[in-house]
Amino acid sequence: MDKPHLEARKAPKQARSQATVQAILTAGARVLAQESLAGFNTNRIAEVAGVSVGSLYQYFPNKAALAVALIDQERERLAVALEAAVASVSDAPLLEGLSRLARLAIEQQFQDPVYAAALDHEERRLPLGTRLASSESRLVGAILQFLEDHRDELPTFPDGSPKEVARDLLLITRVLVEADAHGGQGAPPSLHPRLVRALAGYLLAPGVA
Amino acid sequence: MDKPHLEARKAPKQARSQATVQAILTAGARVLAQESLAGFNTNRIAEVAGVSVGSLYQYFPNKAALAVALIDQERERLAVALEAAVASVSDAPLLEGLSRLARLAIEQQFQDPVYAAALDHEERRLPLGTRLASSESRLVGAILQFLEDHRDELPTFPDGSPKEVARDLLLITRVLVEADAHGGQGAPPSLHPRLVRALAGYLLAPGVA
DNA sequence: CCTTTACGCGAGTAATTGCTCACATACTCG
DNA sequence: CGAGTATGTGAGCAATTACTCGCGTAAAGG
Repeated sequence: MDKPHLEARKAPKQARSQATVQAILTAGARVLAQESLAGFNTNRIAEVAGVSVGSLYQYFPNKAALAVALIDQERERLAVALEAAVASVSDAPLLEGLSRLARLAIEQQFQDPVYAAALDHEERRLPLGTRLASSESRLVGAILQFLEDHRDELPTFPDGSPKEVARDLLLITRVLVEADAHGGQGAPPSLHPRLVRALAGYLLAPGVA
Repeated sequence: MDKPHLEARKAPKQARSQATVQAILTAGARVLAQESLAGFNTNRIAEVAGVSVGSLYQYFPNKAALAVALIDQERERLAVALEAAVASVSDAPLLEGLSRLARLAIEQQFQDPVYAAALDHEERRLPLGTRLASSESRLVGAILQFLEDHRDELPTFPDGSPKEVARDLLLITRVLVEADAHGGQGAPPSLHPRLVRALAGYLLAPGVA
């Protein structure tokens, strides 16, 4: 029953070592973005970061911990952006709000599709259990806030708790965007309307209550 | 520019060798179902199949080809089931049809969640390009047939071709079901209504046209 | 200074694993 | 039977890769 520690091993105290940690994280992101999971091994990452593997293992107990750190970092970025977007559309009508949130999701994913896909892939593979509950639930929380802000335009949900609904919206957004990002270069023009349709449809579904 | 061959290397001619191939496929499925991708290596699979690695490589040029064979087999099963289900609801009202298709999807995934998830995972990872277009497009085809059968209950789609719509429906079904399968043991009662809501909502979305 | 602690190094280890190859055995058919 | 072909074997090679450890160097601070 040995659980692998996913936390950082040691906190860097001097400025020098903080730079090292940062270099490692940046290198990890660079490698993932350019070679996806193919080049994602600790030796390579250390090389790209310009440090030795030993240094890497001084701050990350294992490879998984580094992956988790990258995932956390990215989820953080996303959560901040989403929370801001939700706040900015709190007074807009529901449909316009959804449209803008959809736009945001598409932009985020297409900004670096390979990196985003690789992180998603790792996230599924890792023994995260409740680990990323924090970052994921922050995203869910933002969506819940959005639903709250537009409660007057929404029917009550007979099936599924609000939390389930919020999670469903996130999942739907992720697949649809990721599927289109996987193939071509840019986002096809039909993506945004299809996504809005999926989200709005789920929320406003007629005759299914 | 070396492309890895994913096709079978050699067709078994005698009954004996056909049994070997079958044993390998079965073993692959068993291993994936029980240990997920952790135990999915050719040595282990050969051992479970009761044959030598050499025999395995006589019929599969590489590990990826074996994975593709398993994926194809499973997609085939799914396509057959889906086509039958679509045919059986061709005269039912749209909502009831969707409800039954959703039920089918849930049953299929929960029949062996680990196996299904592992295959999905591999499918994303492999350099499939147009490879699984055949099995995937057969699923898309079945959905298109369903849409055709219920055209009178559907609005026209301004955004996205019917093929895109069909693919979206498949993707949405996959994530929602898989997300709930990943965690607990059985399907939560809220899954089916949520899934129907998502699908029906997408198809009938009001005010987004 | 000099001791102590933090930081960094990178060759090397151990484990895993995809895959080959030289050889053995079974089957087919004239 | 016997020659040719199909099938089966499994030790072991080669490559990859997560991770350690003994030993340096830089900073801290007394």
